[in-house]
Order: sequence, then C-alpha cells, then structure tokens
Amino acid sequence: MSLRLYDTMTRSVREFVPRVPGTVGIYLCGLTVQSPPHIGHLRSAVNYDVLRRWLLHAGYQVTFIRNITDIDDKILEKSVAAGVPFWSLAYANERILADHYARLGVLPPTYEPRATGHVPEMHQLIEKLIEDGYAYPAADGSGDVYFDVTKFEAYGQLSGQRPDHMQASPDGPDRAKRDPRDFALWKGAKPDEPVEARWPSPWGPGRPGWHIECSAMCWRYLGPEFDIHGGGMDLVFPHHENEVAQSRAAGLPFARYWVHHGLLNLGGSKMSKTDGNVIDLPAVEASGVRAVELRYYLAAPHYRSVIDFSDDALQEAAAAYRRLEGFVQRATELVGGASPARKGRKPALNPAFVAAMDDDLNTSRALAVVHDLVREGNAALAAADKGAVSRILPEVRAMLDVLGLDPLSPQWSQSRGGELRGVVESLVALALEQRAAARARKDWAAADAVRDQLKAAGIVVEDTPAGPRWTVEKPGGA
RNA sequence: GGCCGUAUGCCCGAGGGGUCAAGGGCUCAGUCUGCAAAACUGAUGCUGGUCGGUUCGACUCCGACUGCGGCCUCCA
Repeated sequence: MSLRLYDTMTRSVREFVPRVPGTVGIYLCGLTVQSPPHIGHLRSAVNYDVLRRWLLHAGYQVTFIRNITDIDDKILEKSVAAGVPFWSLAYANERILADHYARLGVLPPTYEPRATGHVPEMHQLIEKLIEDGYAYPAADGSGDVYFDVTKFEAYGQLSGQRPDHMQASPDGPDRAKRDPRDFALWKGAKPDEPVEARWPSPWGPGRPGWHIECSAMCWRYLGPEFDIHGGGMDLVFPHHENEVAQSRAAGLPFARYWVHHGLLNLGGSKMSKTDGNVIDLPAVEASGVRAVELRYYLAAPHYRSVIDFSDDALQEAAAAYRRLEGFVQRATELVGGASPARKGRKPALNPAFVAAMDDDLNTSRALAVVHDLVREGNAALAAADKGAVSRILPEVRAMLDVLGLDPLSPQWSQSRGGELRGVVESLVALALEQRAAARARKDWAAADAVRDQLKAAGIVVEDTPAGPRWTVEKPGGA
C-alpha cells in the first residue's frame, strides 16, 4: 500500500510514483504578497505541510519549493498609493506571511524563491517560445509579449476548458492580442509605472506576466520535469493552465501530478481580500483560539473539500484538539515523555491511520483513528494502567506528529510565561496546600474558594487520584 | 453560455453496493468525585437535497432537477 493522490490533470486518484525513486520535488504556488495572509492562505500551507510530512514520514527526500510573487498589478497599485517602493510593501507582507506560517507550525520550504529574482530565467523561456512560434511580441510597440493559445493544441487540458467555449474576456486595456485568450508573458512598462518596477528585456523595459514566473522557478529549482505541483482550486484556470501550456510549449515536461486543495469560504463565498470577507490569524487568536487549534481546524477536513468558515465550527475543532492534548499531557505526567520519533526508529504507525493517509490524505479518517486510540488511552489512564498508557502515548504522538499537531513538539509546548513560570508554580503550590488543608478538615467552602480564586486568575485545578493537577487556561481568558 | 465540484443527524465531518452510516462537538442519563473538572459508559438519524433508473440489494453507481460553491478577469 502506498500513497494515492487525486490528480487534477487526469481527474482521478492515481498511485503516486515519484520520478526518481526516493525523492519528491514539489512546487506550491505561494502568495502574491499584496497584503497580509488570511486563514484561507494558511489552509493552503497547512494542507501541503501535511502532504510534505507524510512524504517525509514515508522516507522520501523532499524538495519543497514555495514561491513568493513579489511583483504584480496590485502590489504596484498599492505601493504607489502608499508612496513606497513596491518591494518594501511586498517584503513587509512577506515577513508577516512567514511569521503566520511559522506560528501554524508549517515547515519552512526547502527554498522560497521570489519572482523578481528570476527574470533572466523568464527571458530564456520567453525567447524560446518566440523562437518556436508559440509567443509573439505585441505589434503595437507596447513591449508586451503574449503566448499564442491557438498554437498549443493541448490548451485547456488541465482545467477541462475548451477554448472555443470560453467566455470572451472583457479585455479592455489588453491591446494587441491576436486572440482574446492569449495571455501576457511579459508586460511592457507603462509610462506611469514606477521606474523601480522595470527590468530590461529584449522587448524593452517591463515586468513579468503572472504565469511565467512559476514556470521559470519550477524549472530553475526542480528541473524540466518534477513530481507535484499544487495550489488552490482557484488557480487551476487560468494560472496553472497557462503554466503547463508555456512550459510544455517550451519543451519542459513539467509536473507529473497536479494537486489542488479546496477553498475556505466565509459567508457563502470564498475568503478573499477583494471581497473583504477575511479572517486572519490575529483575529482567530483574539477569539481565544490558539494557532495549533486553528491548524487542527484547517487540517481535519479533507484537503479537497470546501471549508465554510464558522466560529462555532472553529470552537468545536478547538475542543476536539484539547481532548487529544489533554490525553497526551496526562499520559506524559504518568509515564514520562520520551520523544516519539527521531530516535533512530520511529514507532510503527497504526495501519488504519496509514491507510487513511495513503488514501489521498484522508486526514478526517486518520484523526478518527487517533481519537479512537485516545479513548482507549483515557480508559487506561483511568485504570492507572501504566503499561497500556506507555504503549499508546507514543503511538498517538507519532500520528499527531505526522499532522504537525503533536502537543509536545517544541513548536507547541513552549511554556507560556517564561521565567515567571517558576514563580507561578510556587504560588500555585502554596494555594493548593491551603486547599488541601481545607479539604482535610472537610471545609468545602474554603477549599472551593481557593479553586475559584485560582480559576479567576486563569489557573484550572482538577482533582485526580494522584492529587490535584493544574493547568494555565488560555491567556486572557475570563 | 461553457467547465468543475458539492448536497450526510442539532453542528462540524468521513466512509464504503449488502453487519449498528467513522470520528469530533453539543445535549441528556449513568459511573467516578465532598463538589467541580476531566475521563469512561450509554442515549439522540425508520434516514442520507428531490425525482427517476441500474441491481437480488444503493445513502454509496447512472441520469435529470433543485440548491450551494469554484473557475471562465486578479486570487490559496
């Protein structure tokens, strides 16, 4: 049994066979950094992070490229409006993006190339396309270069679009196209555009078209042919369609599997900056949901299904995650916590979990396996069955680790409060002693008062057969 | 107009042609507990958008319809 993935090109689930045994090259379309990311963007990153971790777990050497589009119409427009160079706006957003990725536990890519750093590669591709008759410089002297859609017979294969059935685009300003469906490879500089947004080219100063950058960067970092190309469903057409077209026309075999994830909707339509129906990580955290809980929320449904964002569903996901987390914490308190993996040998994963993940990354089913095992673990915990607990705990953590959700991974387990932690510990210990004394003399009112006061301070006390245990509630709570 | 996708209980969300339709949340009851919390156990769907068809048998396959969403213009 091995990984099977849904491939958009063939519209079917196919067994994943890497081009070179033992290695996988993945290209994920990252963001156009025109503004800070919303959680739809983060879903993209999390979905691919799960794929990547699953491949790593399977023993592949994974080269993961995720690009940054740091020049485009909107970036330019916004930067002009703000009176700053486009690159400063792009970079500011890029840094926020990197921070949000990191806070969600998304592994850094192998490399994160920027569009503006690959203009020479784009020129090479464009020149080849012109030479071979697939592209042409506009006849109006604008400096634009267009891809000639009619010259590439397979155009429309990825998206299932038939060029003759496509709605004519209201291509107002796009002048000298031979066919309305042709798309820009290179955009000649317009007089009112900032000089810093111009690069010299054989066709005059200008800047890259949107699609060509990805073809150039795939080629540069993954070679003429690579394993997996991905992005959101909304990129299938025209972005990915155009990418394949120009890459294949230029003689590059390009991606072997196309993996697209579902979008995240809010209020009945996809979350989008342009529509303003956007929620971002800080907003989620302000509602009392931690980053790891958001990750659970984003990773639990199948990656190809649409998520209709709702605060209720997010809270439910957070509760579900806390159940898993609670077991891991209590189990670790009982039997100690050796790291599940990274010790030469990883614990064998539950076969049902493996089967679910191999089946086009069915994280829902995989998590059901985790929950089942946690129930068993909780029962063992209640019975103080150390043997069972120490068998189950590493299994649970190993599975959660594949999903980037192991509560004890350094990513999530950093204790809040830093150096004040010790102070809090001794103060709580003091309070608990008083409560223990009150309980000993059956003064329940006094005992409960202590518990209530701690609770008000954000510290939750629970009595267990092994004595009271306490945890710090979410920050800012109550 | 064209191309995709989707429709599951109070909510989120999987499955597989034929044992009880995963798992989580919520609610209720029970166990444990001084109480609480956590945990565990049990309960909650004559029904799977609608209508047809295929089949011995479909929620699961096919078709139509309806609703919703995505794309055809920048978009994860």
